[in-house]
Amino acid sequence: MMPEGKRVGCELCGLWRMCFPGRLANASERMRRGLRIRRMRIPRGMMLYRSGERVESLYMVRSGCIKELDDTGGRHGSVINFSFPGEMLSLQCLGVPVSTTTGVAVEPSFICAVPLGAFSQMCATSSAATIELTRLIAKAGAAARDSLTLIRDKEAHERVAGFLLNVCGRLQLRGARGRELRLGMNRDDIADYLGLRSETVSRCFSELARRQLIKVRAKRVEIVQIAELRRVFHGAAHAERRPAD
Amino acid sequence: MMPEGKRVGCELCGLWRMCFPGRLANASERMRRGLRIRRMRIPRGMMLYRSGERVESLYMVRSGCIKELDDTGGRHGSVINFSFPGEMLSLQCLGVPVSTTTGVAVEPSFICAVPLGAFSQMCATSSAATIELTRLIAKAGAAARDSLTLIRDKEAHERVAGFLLNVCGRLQLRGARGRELRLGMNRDDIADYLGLRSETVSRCFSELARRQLIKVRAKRVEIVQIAELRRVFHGAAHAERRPAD
DNA sequence: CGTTGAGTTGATGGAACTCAAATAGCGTGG
DNA sequence: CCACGCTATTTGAGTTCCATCAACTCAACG
Repeated sequence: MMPEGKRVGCELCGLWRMCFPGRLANASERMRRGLRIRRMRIPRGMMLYRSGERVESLYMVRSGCIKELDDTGGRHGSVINFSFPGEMLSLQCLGVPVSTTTGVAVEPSFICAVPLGAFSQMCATSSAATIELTRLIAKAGAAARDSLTLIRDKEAHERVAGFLLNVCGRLQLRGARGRELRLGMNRDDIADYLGLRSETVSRCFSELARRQLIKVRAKRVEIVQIAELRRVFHGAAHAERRPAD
Repeated sequence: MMPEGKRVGCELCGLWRMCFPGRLANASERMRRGLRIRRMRIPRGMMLYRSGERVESLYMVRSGCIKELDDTGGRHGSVINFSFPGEMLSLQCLGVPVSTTTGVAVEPSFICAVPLGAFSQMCATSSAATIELTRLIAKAGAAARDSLTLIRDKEAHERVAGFLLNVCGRLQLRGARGRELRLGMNRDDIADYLGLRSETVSRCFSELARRQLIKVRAKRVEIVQIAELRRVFHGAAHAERRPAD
């Protein structure tokens, strides 16, 4: 299986506007500062970075999908987050010497790696970089809060609906065309992330499909009635069918 | 009801070493920079700041307890975090113009408020301040991850045990003497935070007390066998009593 | 065509929620 | 100081939701 995206230069990359260094300086300026961005191909299952190891780079996903694992977990879940194209990983590593999470590709992916040293140097000289960084960290914090409330306060159907809406929204931020999602991860990873079991995720998918809100074909999920899906997410009863609203 | 702490100057404050500005500059230097710290008395139930409003200050708890509420919640939980003496709130507000959470005192509290403007000015001139800030934000991120896994991957008994251990650890970081916790918040707030119902929290307390791991008297909880409590937290079976191990 | 692994579906039990009642704290006022 | 009333907390009984275990389907692949 090949990843969706192709290896292109940053200037041609559809993520250009989203790409962190791209917002700060153009290619020639980056060169001048010695900010060498590495592009890497990550096969499925490969670790991008490991918990306990020193993190020497910030990573950005160009294509594919990376899952962030928490290694403290015992019997249950360990997936903290999924990162989709245009999103960053390992932001939390800025404050601590070693990573507390592990990054693993759930499908073949292409990654940009920015050396942390050159990066923080850039932040030291450019206040714009610092501001941008702060903004990104704040956004990551807000996302973490969202996933906390999604998992803590919602029941299984709502979590699955929320997950689909979340992924859909994030992909559309990067100009994904339609309502059809390619979920790179398998059911176990989704269940892990949502604090459920894969059987439950599967049942929720089937139920939503039965109600015609989505169409499911393996890893491809099409959102048919996004408004109704949002109602499920916000706690509408399971089989509620009102005559006219 | 009066809060535990007394209003003292920062220099006499037991939190001096923990207090963020305290780590950066002494009192006279703060004055020179115009970094005027306000001290406020917050009665129980009062909002320190509101979701949707512009945040003009960073807050630190000197005594009492502040809960951070998420207003998006529907029927269920909204408590994102509790802040105990020596801890900061509203860190996430640095990147965004308006707060997305509401801070409410769960008991009468004393607060230090640092004006955000002067604060960021200080960060702009002092790289030590920026580093310290980054460290604090990273710590907040780690704490958020911990509470996510606590709530998602553990069952009720383990969550309650983890909560007690977490609070105990945080209070002891600030030199709390014994194993006796004064929980300022009520059972509903704890349940809300842990993604449970107050009845379940109560049952877990009772069960842990029955097993002699803790003693419960209303809002006072004494940790009797912290090692055993840690085992519960890490997933030891409920009534597991091994003959010899 | 058999194998393999992911995904789906069914049956059952357990953990936590819900509703309801009893009890304990705590402040107030006699 | 004690009785009172209010609220927070605890306890009990029944129900629901999801996990668990197991069987089955389906597609990919040699």
